[in-house]
Amino acid sequence: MTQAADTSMTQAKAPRADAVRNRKKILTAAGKQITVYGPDVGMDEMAAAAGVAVGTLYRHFPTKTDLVAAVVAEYLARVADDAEAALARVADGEGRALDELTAFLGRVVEQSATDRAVKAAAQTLGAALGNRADEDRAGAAVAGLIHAGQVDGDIRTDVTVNDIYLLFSTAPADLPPAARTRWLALVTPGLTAQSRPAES
Amino acid sequence: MTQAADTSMTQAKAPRADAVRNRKKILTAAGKQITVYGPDVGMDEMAAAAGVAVGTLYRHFPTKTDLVAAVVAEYLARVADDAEAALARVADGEGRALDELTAFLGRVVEQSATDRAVKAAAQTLGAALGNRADEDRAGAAVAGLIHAGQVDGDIRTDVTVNDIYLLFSTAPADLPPAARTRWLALVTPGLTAQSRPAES
DNA sequence: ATCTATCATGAACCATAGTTCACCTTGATG
DNA sequence: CATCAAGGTGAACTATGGTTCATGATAGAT
Repeated sequence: MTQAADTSMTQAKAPRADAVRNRKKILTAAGKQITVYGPDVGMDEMAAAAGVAVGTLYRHFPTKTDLVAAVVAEYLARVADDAEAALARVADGEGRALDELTAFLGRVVEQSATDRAVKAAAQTLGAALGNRADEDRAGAAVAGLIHAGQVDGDIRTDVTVNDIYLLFSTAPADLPPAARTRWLALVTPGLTAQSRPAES
Repeated sequence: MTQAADTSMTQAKAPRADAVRNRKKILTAAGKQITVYGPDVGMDEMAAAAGVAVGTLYRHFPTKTDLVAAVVAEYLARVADDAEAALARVADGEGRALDELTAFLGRVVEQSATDRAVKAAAQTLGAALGNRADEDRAGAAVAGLIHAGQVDGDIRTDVTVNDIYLLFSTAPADLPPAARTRWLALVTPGLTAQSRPAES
């Protein structure tokens, strides 16, 4: 009753030092494993990679789904940061919105190639992500980029954030770099503003 | 030694009538199951749907992979037919190449939505498809469409069959119809011939 | 230094899903 | 219609992989 350290009544005691350390190790290792072998890697694999026993994984994450979700969450956070940075650059007049958006898309495609699995995992998990905050951050930033591009007259006026999501979700993750570059080249024209070819 | 019915020495006797019937039932049912639930449906499920026992599946297909491959093969054959029909139409002057190609893409996207799983399965299976013939047929037909469209001046001159494959392989299968339509609208501009927007 | 709640360990457990096989059924042949 | 090999059946086997839990170790407080 004389404990003074907790922020609220429902707060647990402070976690032990090595627990924190392990949690981090697990998250990193799991991320790496998932990146390379896909979200179907066994818990044993990930545990081994992290240098701990399976039981430890379960101490930190009640279920495999939760672990993967945590990894995805980290990934999402990075993406959100990236998007916000791009938007900030545009706001500072350091880059044209369309270019930034394209570059951003490129980076994501790049990454989701590396993190092929994170993508698959994200789809598998679907709604069960828990922290929708980062998703919203990313969405808002992209919306900002789109709007700026439309003001510039570079981006089609009917393009929305959902379109970007749509494209995202179909980005080729497991194809060689050349293919991904080509894909981006094929897809971007759909975003840019220009007159349609003469009808019939 | 007095058997006369076989075409070659390594030919097996003729299959029994009900065997043929069952094979067809299995293929149909498996197709339907996979279409609805994805390639992860259990063998039991598919067997039940076909109205036979698991063992029967294994009599016809040595392994689950083979069964799924057979389903995929059927799907591929349909796609090939479709592509060739489209090409024929263009050759007869009944349709413009770009339009036919777009419509074809639309149909495939439409189907691979229905057959969401077939797609997933195809990727999972990768090379182990066995009958590459249909793949070639489809490829040739699409190549024909592309070329015709380029002659018309409707399709970008640098577009190749591989680009179509690339787009295909990223088609959104599990999204609602509206999203798929939108996707097609976003993607097609990348194929059409028109001047790029002014640089900087 | 001692003590204990937190944490880590990993062999064992269990559920799922592909696969097998000993035993029946049945279509075709004479 | 008698025969029998091809075909069908489904309970049982097996491999895989997520999950648990009794036991041992350790950080941190006294």
